[in-house]
Amino acid sequence: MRTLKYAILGLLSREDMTGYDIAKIFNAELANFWNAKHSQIYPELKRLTEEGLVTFHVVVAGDVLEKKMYSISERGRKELHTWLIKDELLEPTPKDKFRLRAYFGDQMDTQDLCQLVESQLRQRRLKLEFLSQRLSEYVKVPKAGTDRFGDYILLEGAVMREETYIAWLEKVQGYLLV
Amino acid sequence: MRTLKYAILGLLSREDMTGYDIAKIFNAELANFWNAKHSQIYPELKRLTEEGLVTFHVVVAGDVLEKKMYSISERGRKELHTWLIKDELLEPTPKDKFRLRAYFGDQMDTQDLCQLVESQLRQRRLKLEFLSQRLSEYVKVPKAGTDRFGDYILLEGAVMREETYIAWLEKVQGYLLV
DNA sequence: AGCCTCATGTAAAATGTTACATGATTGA
DNA sequence: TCAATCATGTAACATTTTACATGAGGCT
Repeated sequence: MRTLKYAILGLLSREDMTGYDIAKIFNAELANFWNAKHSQIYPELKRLTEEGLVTFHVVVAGDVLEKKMYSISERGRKELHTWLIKDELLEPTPKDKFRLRAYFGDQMDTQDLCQLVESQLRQRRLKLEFLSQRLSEYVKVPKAGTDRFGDYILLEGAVMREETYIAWLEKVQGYLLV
Repeated sequence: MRTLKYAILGLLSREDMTGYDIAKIFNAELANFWNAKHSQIYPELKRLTEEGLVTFHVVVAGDVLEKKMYSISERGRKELHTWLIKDELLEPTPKDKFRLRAYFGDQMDTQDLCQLVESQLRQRRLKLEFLSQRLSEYVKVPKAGTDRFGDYILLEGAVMREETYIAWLEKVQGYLLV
């Protein structure tokens, strides 16, 4: 499957960057639907280079520090495209530890469960606030076919998802309080 | 973290069952928030037995076929409870291949992206129909503190999540059609 | 007889996380 | 000078998936 491969190729299709840059993006915008640690990214970049899907040239920053600036190759762009348009069956629903806990809620006191729900709500409301803030920075929906459009719809999706998770938690809270 | 361990202990806290039964549940109810293949479940059951958290006795079905019927031990129940009430920080957002593809949508023709969205919609509407059907079988919300309550709220959460995913896809579709 | 489901396992490979390791650059 | 960030990598471990392997039971 090698999805990380395509995630990296996709980022490099937008602009040249270093492994460090890629790692940063995985912990920022992309964090809403993909992520990877640098310990996974550097070996993958090496492999992509060997496969001729990306190239790099060394840039010297300051006096000594060498960075590898990666670019996607024509072949890389082609492989990315092939993957992008490939229609796939729905993935299994992702795992969710909190839902798992909630499922076994009858094994704890209602009070304990209430506290867990309360804690989730606090955390998720913060996250939603942050995402909403970012979304509100767009004055209008970017034109389809631009990379800004991708940014926008994914952010919108993340906001909607978070709102729904919160709505569900509130509903559960309601059942517990009665 | 060994979440699989607690998923299994949780199931066994409800009733005794075999590894095969556990695997079936991971592909049914639990599939909305957890899953595992039998190749992961059998070794984990072995380990839990060694750790004294579960026990089993052999049941003979038919003439020869031996099944291992597992039960949770007192210690297992205690460990499960400790894990259940442990409050944790939000996990990183789960990965989503379709969202990743959509994020790089500017690398394909709008038509291709439209088709992917259309395909997702078809699949997710089917899934939602199935989940809604199951939810509608509950005439009322089960009482908190029962295992039926866990079943119910998780199913409700799954329906809400699916509805939101579909609403997002329709929104994206709307942007693309303009 | 043949097919599907029940039932249990192991092996190998892929993927992902945590820890180890090192050193430069930038700004306060 | 000190701390945070930039920058790149490897090693060990944990988790997960896919494939291999076997055989019984139930039904038509």
